[in-house]
Amino acid sequence: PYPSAEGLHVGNVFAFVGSDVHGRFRRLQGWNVFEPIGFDAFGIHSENYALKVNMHPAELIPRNIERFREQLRRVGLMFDWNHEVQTTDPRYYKWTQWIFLKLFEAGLAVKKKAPVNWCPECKTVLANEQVINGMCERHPDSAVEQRFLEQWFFRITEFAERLLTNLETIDWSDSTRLMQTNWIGRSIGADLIFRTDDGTEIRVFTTRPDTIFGATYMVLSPEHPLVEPLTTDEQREAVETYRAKAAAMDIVSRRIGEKEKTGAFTGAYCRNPATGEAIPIWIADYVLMEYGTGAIMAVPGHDERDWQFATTFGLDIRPVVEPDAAADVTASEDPDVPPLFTGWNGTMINSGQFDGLSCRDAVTAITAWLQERDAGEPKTQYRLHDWCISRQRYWGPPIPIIYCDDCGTVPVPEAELPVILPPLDDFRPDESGVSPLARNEEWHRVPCPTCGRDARRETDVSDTFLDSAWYFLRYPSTEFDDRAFDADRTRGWLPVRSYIGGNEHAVLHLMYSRFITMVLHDLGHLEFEEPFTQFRAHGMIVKDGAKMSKSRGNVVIPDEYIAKWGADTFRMYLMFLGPYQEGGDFRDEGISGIRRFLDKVWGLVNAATFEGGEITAPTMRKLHQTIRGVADDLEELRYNTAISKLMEYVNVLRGKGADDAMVPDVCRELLEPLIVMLAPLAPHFAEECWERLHHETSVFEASWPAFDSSLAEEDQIELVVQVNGKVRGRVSVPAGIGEADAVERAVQVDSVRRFLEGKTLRKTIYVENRLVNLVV
RNA sequence: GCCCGGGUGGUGGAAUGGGCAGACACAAGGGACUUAAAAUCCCUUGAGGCGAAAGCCUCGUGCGGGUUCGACUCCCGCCCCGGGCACCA
Repeated sequence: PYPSAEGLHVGNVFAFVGSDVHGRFRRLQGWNVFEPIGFDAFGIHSENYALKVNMHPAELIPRNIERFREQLRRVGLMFDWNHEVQTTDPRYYKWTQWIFLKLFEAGLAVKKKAPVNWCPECKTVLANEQVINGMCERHPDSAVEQRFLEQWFFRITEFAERLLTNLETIDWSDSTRLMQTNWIGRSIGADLIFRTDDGTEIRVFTTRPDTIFGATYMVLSPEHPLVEPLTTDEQREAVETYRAKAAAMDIVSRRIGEKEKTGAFTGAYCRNPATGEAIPIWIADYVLMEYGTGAIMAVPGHDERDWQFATTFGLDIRPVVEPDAAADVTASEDPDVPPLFTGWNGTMINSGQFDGLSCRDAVTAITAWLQERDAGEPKTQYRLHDWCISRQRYWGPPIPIIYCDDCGTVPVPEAELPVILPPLDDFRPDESGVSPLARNEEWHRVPCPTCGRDARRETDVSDTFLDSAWYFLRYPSTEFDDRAFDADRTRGWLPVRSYIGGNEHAVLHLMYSRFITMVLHDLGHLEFEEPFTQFRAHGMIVKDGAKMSKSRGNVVIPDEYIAKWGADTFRMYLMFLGPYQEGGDFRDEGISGIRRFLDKVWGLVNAATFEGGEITAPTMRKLHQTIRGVADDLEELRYNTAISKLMEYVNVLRGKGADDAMVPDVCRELLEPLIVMLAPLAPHFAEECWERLHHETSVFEASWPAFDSSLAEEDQIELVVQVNGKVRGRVSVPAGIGEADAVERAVQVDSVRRFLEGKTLRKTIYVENRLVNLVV
């Protein structure tokens, strides 16, 4: 966790407890479980808070961490505190910097001038993943601006295809995989080349090469490098005006504002490679420089945006696909404007020799035809962008790079790591876009590691997400200072067998971690390339239907509940609220039910008999059904139903709702399995009960109760008897009875016979051990 | 706009390779214990109707259709809530 000043809230506890229950359950099943913990306190959040309270983050954070430790201990989590990690510790961030160097050596960390997201509140750049609706994720009222800055990027896009296809090989929640799939955003299509008469080539990316005969104009992004040379003198003024307007516009209004189409004609033309026609070249801000080639072929008959643009500016619209179903077509209010069809189910028209082909077939045929004529090739495009890791802030690990006028960009030698973040009294960021570290001259100026002449350090620090993109690799190896992670330890404990987290990390932490792991694998440092074999997304705990947040004032603090009800009651209650993987609304109405349940168990334990005690078959059956059901549920993180099964079992032991065959006999043999099954959920309580049952070692030294299927199976089944699908009676029969016998018994049931009188039995349906349906 | 997830009693939620809807809890009501209250224990509790009673019938899983002997579950068309993406060519 990030150790915030507010401490843990209920959502954090919910997440940790769910993970802890699973870990404890696996331990009882005989697994060797390592449940580590650490604190990731670098980053803008800590720094901004420190600025607000006018303290140094280095003083603030130990206090916050101490409070977190205290809270986590109170919850009773099975953490191995001997392997605690702090990303702000130079012993840790030395290796964060080492990972940067590895990427740099591999050519995967590159510095480039690029349009970046600049948050005027944070006064630093943000990764694309940190921009929400054009706003900073930390400052929902602060529109992100576009700035052109020299930044360090990790070339995650090189791994797009692997990050995508590997998703099929790992056992992750579908929701998380889907979010990653969408974020990577693979589009299959073609790069096509359009040429002007004087030989300038303009490349476009399209997913619909089949529609090229309908490309009646072209659009370049306003920032496209060819805009300048292509623009004619007559159009120059209009183009410059438009470009200036687009550049001044903040990202919000450009990206998510009104979708009204604007643009300017460059005066230039290029040839459609399929038809040979000259088509006009426009610029418009609906074409983004960051995606594809920054230029598109516009097919207004079959693309909504092109259609709107063509309609606005009176450009030709030429249909080249005849839709199979008229219903998929959008008509214009203007009868002279041809309708829009963007679907795939259609037949090619107005497309020369390709007329009559289906769209899908035409994609292949036309791409191949254009490729022969040197006018394009198949291409797969991704929406994923390179990961910008530079932050112009103070509170992060310095990027281990030195700039020398003679030697250029020089990595800090490994032996000199870590590059310690120097103390700085005034670490407030300013408008300049330069990190506050530049103000520390003594630190900033260093001799070049290669030639020894005066040189300067990189003053940017790295994104906090780099800290957390490898922390799981560090946990087993915390005592080694001469290596990031020890080979033997890593082989023994990694990849992570079970990772439980929130979907807010789906495209941030979880994507970055996979990327870093892949890189370290490729460079020979790791034997595996996926960090988390199994990932499960837990749900979110909300309050009164809304996300908990300080501004809403609906944050629930766990401490008071733990003080009032005890950690175990609170743990169990959180797990009982609803399906763990869906989350739910936090209310405290039901918590007394958990407390009552534990009190009942306590009563049973204290009344336990240690000698003799006859166990009836139905009670034994309930026990074994519970053992199987609870194990299945805990394995799948269905904590709410696991608890309800334990409650049912306790109700049986207490004789509640029991028939005569289930005489409660609270002997030790019936209680011990219960206590073991309860232990993952209520560890302190189970420990105490275990001792009362005359055990001298921890309940966690015990093992999960053995399940015996022969004891769990019913020998007598109650069959439901339906007439025409309505329940009309039930009959007790031996388990596994055949259809003929079952029907014979069913028709004799009094309550059923009434519905059969005077009717002919037309058909019977038999579902073994469940029901008979008589159709009359 | 596109892609996911969801909509079940007064409440949280069970039950989906189609097969007894409402498990388990909470809340509420009634009763026992108590001088009293708390705690605890027992009973009732989806809606409507028939019956003196045991009991029986009808309706009921967001809305409207459909498939089926049988639909919370599958199909088609909508509505609402939550999340993700968002001019991605």
